[in-house]
Amino acid sequence: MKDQIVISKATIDRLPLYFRTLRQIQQEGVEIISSEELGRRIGVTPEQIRKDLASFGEFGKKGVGYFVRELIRNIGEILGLHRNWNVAIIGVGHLGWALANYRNFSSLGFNLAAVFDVDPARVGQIVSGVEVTHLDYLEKICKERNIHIGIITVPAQFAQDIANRLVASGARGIWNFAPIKINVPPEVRLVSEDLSVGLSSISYYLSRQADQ
Amino acid sequence: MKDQIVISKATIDRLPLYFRTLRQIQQEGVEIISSEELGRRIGVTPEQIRKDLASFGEFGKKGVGYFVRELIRNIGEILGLHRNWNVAIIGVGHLGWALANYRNFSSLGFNLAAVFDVDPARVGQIVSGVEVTHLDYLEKICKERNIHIGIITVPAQFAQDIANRLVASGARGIWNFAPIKINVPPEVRLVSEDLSVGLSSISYYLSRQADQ
DNA sequence: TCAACTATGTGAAAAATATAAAAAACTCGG
DNA sequence: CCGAGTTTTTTATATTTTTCACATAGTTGA
Repeated sequence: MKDQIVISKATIDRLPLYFRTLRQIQQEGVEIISSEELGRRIGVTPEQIRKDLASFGEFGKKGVGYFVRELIRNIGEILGLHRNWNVAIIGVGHLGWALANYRNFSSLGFNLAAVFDVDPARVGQIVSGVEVTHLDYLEKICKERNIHIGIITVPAQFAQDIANRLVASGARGIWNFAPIKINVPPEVRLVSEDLSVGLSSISYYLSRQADQ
Repeated sequence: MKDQIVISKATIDRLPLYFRTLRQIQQEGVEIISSEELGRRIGVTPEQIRKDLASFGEFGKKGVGYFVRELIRNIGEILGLHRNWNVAIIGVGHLGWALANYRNFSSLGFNLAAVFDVDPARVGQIVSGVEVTHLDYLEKICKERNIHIGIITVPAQFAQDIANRLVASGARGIWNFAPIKINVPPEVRLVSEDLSVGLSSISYYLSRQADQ
């Protein structure tokens, strides 16, 4: 293991892609796969895949390829997916609801342990097997249920406050969907999703096509 | 304008961020802003912002800053947000429903013009002001309503087929949320979102913290 | 009008990332 | 057991992207 070397962010972001695809490949009954074939299925060059994987150790067998089962286990461990993280969703609007019901998360080992909202109509309802708690109890519940990661799907103006409260309650990771910049202490991992980026970039490229 | 120079993808992906933040700033009544201040609010270095903007022209005024209204208009035009793209959502599951109701899209000038599903229980329902049509009529409706961009939120195994049909019906951009690689002709712009990436990368960094 | 100040625009350096080439290790048929 | 064919790993090179430093241009107040 080359633990001392810093792994590039780009590599980390590709690992989930490899992981997902390898599991699909495993379900098809394939036991060994080459970087060539894996790259073809993912849409990444074989060199890229080999380089990414090699930065964590020697997972492949020269002249043979990668053992699918073994590689899935290794990538899973690298990503920490074997740790059963407890996640909470704050804000059961359309998006929060969709994320709560997103099958992929549980299949990746994330455990939806709490869901919060302020709307009295939503509090008490069951969302993906979890009862919606009023936001007032965020600190209490997060500590009780040992929440590691908070998913913020509240309107932008409340996002920073929710983030502060999550951090104060022990959360070490925050996944923010509110369209605003939020600040967290350096030891807390923050990932922000901006859904307008994807659509806007399509718009950009279509506009340029049209101009020509 | 430096049209002949290829703009980096990273720059394009930051423009929506600038756009969104500038509109917030405008709503606060601010008329002029420096790259310093804008950078502080977005979480990007001022140099980065200046460089990004300068690659499209000279939008700022030296010694002054950027005129907020003017810059919003310019970035909007660069991104093609003034063109009123017609978008269709295919698959009214949790995520499709959330996206259909996502306020930000209409505020960016995207016009939800069609929604498709196969479930008889959903066909005929109104989602965000649009009646859900059966998937069988995808080609017909997309042509009739001049759909520019298709948003794919169907299960992975159907995604490629939907993409093919969208392209055949005239769509020039595809925003794919299905967790699988899809192929489109080179003239069609494809952006794929992978929601498992964000959460997995948080898991990765938390794991490493814990190890230490 | 001039000097001090402010903030953009830009070219060069540095860092990060991706691609290509070479070296090493394994398989398989004969 | 050997040599041709595979496929990974490692090293080197190229490209992309970010950061840095500074020249340029506009503002303001005396």
